[in-house]
Amino acid sequence: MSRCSFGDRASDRHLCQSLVDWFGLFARDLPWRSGRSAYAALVSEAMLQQTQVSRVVDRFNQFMKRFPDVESLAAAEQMEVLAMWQGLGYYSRARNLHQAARVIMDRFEGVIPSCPEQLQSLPGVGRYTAGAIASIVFDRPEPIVDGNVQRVLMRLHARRGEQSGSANINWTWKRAAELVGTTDDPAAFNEGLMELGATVCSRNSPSCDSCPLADHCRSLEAGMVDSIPRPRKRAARTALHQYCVVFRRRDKLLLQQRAGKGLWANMWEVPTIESRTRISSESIVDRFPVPLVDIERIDRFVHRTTHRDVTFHVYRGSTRQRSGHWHDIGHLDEVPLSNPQRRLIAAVLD
DNA sequence: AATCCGGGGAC
DNA sequence: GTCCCAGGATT
Repeated sequence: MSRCSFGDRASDRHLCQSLVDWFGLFARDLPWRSGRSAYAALVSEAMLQQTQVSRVVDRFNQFMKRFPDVESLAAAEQMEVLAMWQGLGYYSRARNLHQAARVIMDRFEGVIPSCPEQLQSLPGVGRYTAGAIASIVFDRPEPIVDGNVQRVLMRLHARRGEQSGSANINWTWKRAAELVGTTDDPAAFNEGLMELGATVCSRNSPSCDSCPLADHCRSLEAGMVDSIPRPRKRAARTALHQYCVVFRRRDKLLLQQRAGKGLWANMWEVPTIESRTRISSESIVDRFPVPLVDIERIDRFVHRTTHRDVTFHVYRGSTRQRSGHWHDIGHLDEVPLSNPQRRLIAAVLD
């Protein structure tokens, strides 16, 4: 197994030190890096899952202002937590983070644990996030592997294949563990590895001229940087149609909450029926959950997610129904709505 | 091992 | 159009 592609220990120590030194000089000034509380790390790591740093910075600051500690988050209503997450996507992260705060209060006396096993017992905290908190906050020599680390180490050792292949994933965890075990500063090493991937060893046009690890890089040596890792092929998207009717009564809109599983779970929406295929306007009226007096088509657009093309068919409607959750138009920010829901509501109200 | 879960930025 | 992003849970 251990081939010559694994550097010897002296070489590894040099590599780690080069990276730690580089990180000390070039680390970006990010909000969750000041203070270094375990709570800030937990929140930022949850937000950063599959999400780029630039999209998170403002949202992290807002979230921390509203929920400054584990206790305040644990005490919050789910609706408000989801509303703070609105637009970030992958809303199970918010539900899991909220639940994690309650577990920390109930089972860990309000103190975020430092050992990876206990961290991983928290909902939404997997191998990566547990390792990140353990190493970055508590200085433990725990490895972490995210998309950046995977790409950097594969390039460093000229590993062929896709990032997502299990052989490469296992190999990368092993190599990351080996490296973090040789450094004196696991926190700076792990963050440096991710930082390098995000800013220098980027997916498309890496800046090898300014890379602190260029002397160690097998794929640079072999001229293979651009072909590692190989792009993965993705499954085709499936179609989904949503027929959405905006009911307005004075300054209120009728809203409903989505199911607890699946797309946009537990998020809110205007009354909607879903179908895998297009359906006629007659069957819309027949199947609609709210008794319709009449409807008028306003808009239609396609919202694309990773796995679906969702066509939103947008109507304005009227009803005599008084029951249900009629929400103030001026306070829609307090309601967790997906981005396409905000878009269609705006299209009808404007 | 494969699939699902959002949304947007970069190309 | 494509790919990817400080991944995790579920099947």
